[in-house]
Amino acid sequence: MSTPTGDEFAEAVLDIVASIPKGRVMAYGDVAAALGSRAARAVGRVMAHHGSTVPWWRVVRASGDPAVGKEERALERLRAEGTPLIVRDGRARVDMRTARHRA
DNA sequence: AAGTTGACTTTCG
DNA sequence: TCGAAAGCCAACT
Repeated sequence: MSTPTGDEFAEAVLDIVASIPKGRVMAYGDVAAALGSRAARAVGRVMAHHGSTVPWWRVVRASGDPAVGKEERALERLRAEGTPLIVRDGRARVDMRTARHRA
């Protein structure tokens, strides 16, 4: 097959994000690692364009904080999903100790 | 073709 | 705990 449209990377990212079980989350770097790459930023870019087609709220930063500009929406979704959250310094974030999903 | 940007990560101070 | 800098990959200009 020789028609790499370039969406190959995006498709892979979306596939992995869609495979994240409910109540769990993955960091951008973890998704990239699952692809065999370190393109955490590229993953974020894909999510910004196609994120609406996948449970984007299950993808958070390595620090446990949700994506920038969508923190409120993400936390609301995560809490509704039963994702283990933790409050630190008055800031709610995902408890990566237990919520981090392994591909 | 080269430089900039981005829903990132990690290390140092 | 916070801030800044370097490293990383893909897309856009």
